[in-house]
Amino acid sequence: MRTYTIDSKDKIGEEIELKGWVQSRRDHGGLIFIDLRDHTGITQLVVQPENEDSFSIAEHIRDEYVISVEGEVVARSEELKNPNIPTGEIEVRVSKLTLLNRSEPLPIQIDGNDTSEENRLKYRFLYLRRPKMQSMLTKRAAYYKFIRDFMEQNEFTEITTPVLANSSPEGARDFLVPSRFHPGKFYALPQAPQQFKQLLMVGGVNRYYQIATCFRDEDPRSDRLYGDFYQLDLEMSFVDDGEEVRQTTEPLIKMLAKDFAGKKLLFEDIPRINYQEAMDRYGSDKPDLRFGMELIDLTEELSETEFGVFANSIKNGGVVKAICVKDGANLSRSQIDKYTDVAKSEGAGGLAYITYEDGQPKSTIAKFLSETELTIIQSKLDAKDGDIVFFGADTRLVANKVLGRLRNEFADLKDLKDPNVIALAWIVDFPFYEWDDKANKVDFGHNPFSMPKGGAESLESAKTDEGLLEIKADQYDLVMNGYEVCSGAVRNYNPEIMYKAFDLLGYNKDYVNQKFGAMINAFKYGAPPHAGCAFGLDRIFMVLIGEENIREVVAFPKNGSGVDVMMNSPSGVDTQQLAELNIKVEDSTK
RNA sequence: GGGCUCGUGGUGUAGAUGGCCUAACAUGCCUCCCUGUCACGGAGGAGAUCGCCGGUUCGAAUCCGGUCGGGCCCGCCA
Repeated sequence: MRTYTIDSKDKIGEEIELKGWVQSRRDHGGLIFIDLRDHTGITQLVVQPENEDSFSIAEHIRDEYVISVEGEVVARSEELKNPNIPTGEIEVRVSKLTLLNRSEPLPIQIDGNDTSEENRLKYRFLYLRRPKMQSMLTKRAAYYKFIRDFMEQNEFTEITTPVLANSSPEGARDFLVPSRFHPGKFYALPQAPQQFKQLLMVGGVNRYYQIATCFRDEDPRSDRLYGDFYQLDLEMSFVDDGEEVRQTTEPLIKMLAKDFAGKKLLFEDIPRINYQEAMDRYGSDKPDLRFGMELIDLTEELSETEFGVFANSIKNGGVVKAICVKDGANLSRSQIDKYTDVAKSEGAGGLAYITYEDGQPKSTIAKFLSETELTIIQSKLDAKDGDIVFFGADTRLVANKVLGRLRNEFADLKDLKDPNVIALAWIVDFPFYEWDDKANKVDFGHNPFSMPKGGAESLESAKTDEGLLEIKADQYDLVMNGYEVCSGAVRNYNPEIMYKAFDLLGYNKDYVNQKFGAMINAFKYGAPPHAGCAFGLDRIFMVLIGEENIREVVAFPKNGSGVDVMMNSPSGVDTQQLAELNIKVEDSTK
């Protein structure tokens, strides 16, 4: 007999039972209306004074009380219909009203003013009552089902891997779990099931997947959760080319964008962009391709320039690059100052620009540039009246970074990011090694498990640091509207190449054996070639439903300091517990 | 670890050039009235020493220093 509000439209004349929360009560003295909310929506209840028992209860009901009602679904007459809610054509004439539970006045509003994120987290159980959050939770369940269906259809086998695992030497900080059996030793919660899934390949599993909880103890961002988050982790055996992984998985992501989220794909055929090209054209390895505004290299054209800032940069082996912001000439002085600060925060010395008005370039730097140079700048950037061109003159790395960041800022300013469009791109050919500025040496670019392109030969033929930096990894990221949503690689399954890759950085066999013993050991016994990737499920879901804060797509997230302000974790523990674990802390109350 | 920014009744905001602030508005809350509202309406009422500590001043929500907490970003992280 129990019904949900949305269904009740079709039940005119029927006796139904509804249970839910009181969204609001409108007491007209001799007639009381109650908006009842459940997980499906709102229904108006009418309580009449003739029904004395129910009426006296209704008189004392307050917002967010939990009630149960029985009554008849009646059609509202024309002038009483409410077009603003789905159930506005009916109401329920209450025959029996039961109070199930009371509620104190709420610290946050369900249907009204938004509140600080602190309160949204502290009173998460109330925030979740909001229709937006209810919808988020059910959509998320449908999202998981969609993904599982796809994976099963593509003959992937779901296998769970341990949560109590080993500390991994590369990557993020681990969460450690002390061992009671082995004093002084620790498990670590996995940052990803990376090693386990590779061992599954050695174990003869053909295609593995898992919706895996991953743990990382790193500072969060608005697109990065603290602590635990979810990945669609997968791996395929007998695959030695990343293209096979990309082609197997991209139908899923396209279907999620189109069929699940109802968005438009900017490219039906997902482009492959190599890493260096992405950096040069967009100043980012995760470019948002919903808009153009590409970085234009003017180094060659300005090689003879008299303008000191540009000339210096070029002389020192750097570049001069620029972006053109359409209709940006009307930027105010203070806006430009703001963007100059942004540029400086990315390492730029300043931010030169030229505006175009009445067919003329206008700029404080124009007098340093020759007529020819001004002409070629305007034509290469395709700058028209009303546009503004910003310059980055620095090392290639810094100029790309600065202009890449500005490209994003200006796209926000000019509203160029269409929320109904999904732009996907695979970024490929990441460098196998990268220059580590701090350590002043070459180090692994990403994880050391990737296969260098060209295998052992490419490692052996590289004689210098420069040579090493030329080596590409068969590694790939999927980028979605400027967010990195997937990362994968063809794995290095050959112990000799693994040792060699570490050897070139000065790590000996013992080091590798110690850090990756289980994997290296397993690889000795007939490891098949394999490749895979992992999709960041929270982040993809966030983009698909149009959220910009990843905490809004998770039921119980932690705050920016890694604290669960609702449950009050992390928290101190009994000295008894600590003693069992052989742990001493200086002051557990701190 | 660093930069920026915010902190005012339960909630959301205003007040920021120091005095008119005995802190305003909306919403929520309490009491009463009201038989067609749906952001119901009407009358009345309670509720904040302006995050905390210190300083400047005749006088501080407002200025200064510190501190605590939140958010965004960099570092970090895939």
